Amino acid sequence: MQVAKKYFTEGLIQLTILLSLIGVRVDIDSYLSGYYSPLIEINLGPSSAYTQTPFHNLRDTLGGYTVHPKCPELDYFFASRRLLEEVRTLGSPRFPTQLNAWLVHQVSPVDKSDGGQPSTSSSEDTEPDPESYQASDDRNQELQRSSPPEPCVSRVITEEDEEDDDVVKEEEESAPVTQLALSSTLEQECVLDGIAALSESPRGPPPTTDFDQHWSSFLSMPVANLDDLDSLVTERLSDLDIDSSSDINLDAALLDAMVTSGGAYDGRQHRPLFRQESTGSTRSDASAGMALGLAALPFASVCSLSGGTSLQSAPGDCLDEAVFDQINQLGLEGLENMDSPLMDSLGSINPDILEDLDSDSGLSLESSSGGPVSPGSSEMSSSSSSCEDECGATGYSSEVDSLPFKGVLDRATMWPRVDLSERVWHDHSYSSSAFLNLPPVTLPHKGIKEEPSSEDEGPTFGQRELSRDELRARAMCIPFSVLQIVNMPVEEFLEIVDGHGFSPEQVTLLRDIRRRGKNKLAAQNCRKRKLDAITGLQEEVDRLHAQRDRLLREKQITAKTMGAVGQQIQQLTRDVLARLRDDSGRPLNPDRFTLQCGANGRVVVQPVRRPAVSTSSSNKTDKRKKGKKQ
DNA sequence: CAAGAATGTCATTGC
DNA sequence: GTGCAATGACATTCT
Repeated sequence: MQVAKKYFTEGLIQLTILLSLIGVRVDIDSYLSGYYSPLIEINLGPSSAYTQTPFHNLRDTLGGYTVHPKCPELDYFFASRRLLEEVRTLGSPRFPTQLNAWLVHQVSPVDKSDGGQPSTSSSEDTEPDPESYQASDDRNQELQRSSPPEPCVSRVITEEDEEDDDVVKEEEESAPVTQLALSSTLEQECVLDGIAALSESPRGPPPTTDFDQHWSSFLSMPVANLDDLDSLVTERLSDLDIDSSSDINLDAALLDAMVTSGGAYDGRQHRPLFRQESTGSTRSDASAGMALGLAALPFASVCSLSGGTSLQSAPGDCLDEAVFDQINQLGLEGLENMDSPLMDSLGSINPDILEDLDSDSGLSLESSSGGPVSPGSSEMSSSSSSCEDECGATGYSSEVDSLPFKGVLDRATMWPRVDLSERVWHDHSYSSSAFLNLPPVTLPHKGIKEEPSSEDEGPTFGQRELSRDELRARAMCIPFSVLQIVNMPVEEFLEIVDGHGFSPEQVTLLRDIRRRGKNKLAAQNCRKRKLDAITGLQEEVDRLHAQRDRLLREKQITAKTMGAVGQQIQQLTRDVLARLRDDSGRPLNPDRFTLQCGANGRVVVQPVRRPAVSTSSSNKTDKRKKGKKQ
């Protein structure tokens, strides 16, 4: 077993490092701690979304106990297996994201001395869960017996600040653009220099063979067609032995390609692609497809990674499936324990209380979390002691305490699935990290819950409040938590609603709780998407502004280049014509003649064709006259 | 106490 | 027809 544990631990570390390298957040601790998070922020990127974890999939926890306390190695195995599944569900990595890698290591025997203490290195931000101390002595003993020599889970947080990430991204992104823009500019200036050098040579001494060579190259350009000059300049300059290692258009085209395709080097361009994956939205983004090529690369690497490592987990599929089926069966046993006295107690509910519950208290539901929704911690509360804790020490409102609920508390303790202890605070933040600040399972101190360690740890468990739906559920004696009601699959929900003798009021409440809970998550996702869209659009605006400025600068440089080349051509043309003689032996007038280069390379002196504006107008008038005549 | 942000809830729509 | 995600609109609470 020790070998197996070492194998899985090292495998997890390697996998974590690999995933960290490609920017995937790995939170092993949340898995190893045996909790489940009903609200998982599956991606930390801009389009990350909250998802619900169906409680029937919560496999290795039940009622606060690890499923296989006598085989803790399976925890590691399940953690790695679920981690791989999460990687698969990610689909593709998100690069502009915060990177939190939670590494697991086995504590050396030296650390064993404090093995009994809460050994999370991040204990400063984890407040002790009083309910975790509620575990009975038997349970502690069992855990201690079953646990390997104190495999402590410590967190090694590798945080890569998003700003730093952005800075790096900006550098990577801006560097090629700047370089190219610079090279483009410099090379065009180089062209200008070459032209200037050329312009000096004809004015100098009488024509030489070198001059003729250059001139023949220039003559191949149609003078009248300066629009195509920019495409011909560099080509001809190479013939003129001018140093033009790379031409203007190539750079410009390359720049344009990089700008328009964007995703080739811009990490942000991956986002639309990923957003489509994560949210399923049909948002169309022109750059997404172009970014797909490179986006597929890390994606493929992830796939290959997960695919390769998943082979290791394959042999355990049958095992954990069997265990999970057993868990699912256990989960429904709570309903079997509902008996008629409980149902009879429903009649004793004070209607005033229910009426009060209808007023909007604004209390957040279980997913609100500075106060983590810590369903895991609620699951942690042992079924044998949950009632006293929930109704007494955890500080429920007097309103709830006054409920006739206490009459059925003893009955309630028989329900493993009754979960009424979700942490509900007014934080309204949904940081997934809140779920991680959970105390380790094996905490030896039992009585610590009466003494909150310090006030600066935030709201204590005695100060927590219940959401309206939670209060309603308690008032109606519904043996399910809001989390369970919301997260259970519809088939199971319908089965519970239809087949467990709930009153119509209870059924209505169950449906309302489920609807509200799902809609609340949907609203959170919707708002997050909206903010992401706004952020993405703002970034695109900034990018387009930068692109426009750069293109304007290039345009100015290009115009300057074309003007210089055109002047040079005119000068050369005048020089050539000055050397030619007409039939009478006089120099050709440059204003009346021009040089044309044919396709075969022959240079022909042609009379200048004056703009035939009047001619064309006269043609039109002639046609009109002809038309009238006809 | 007012303003704005954050969040919850309802109604509606489309899949 | 039902379930559900998405979203606008409004209410409530918090800062």
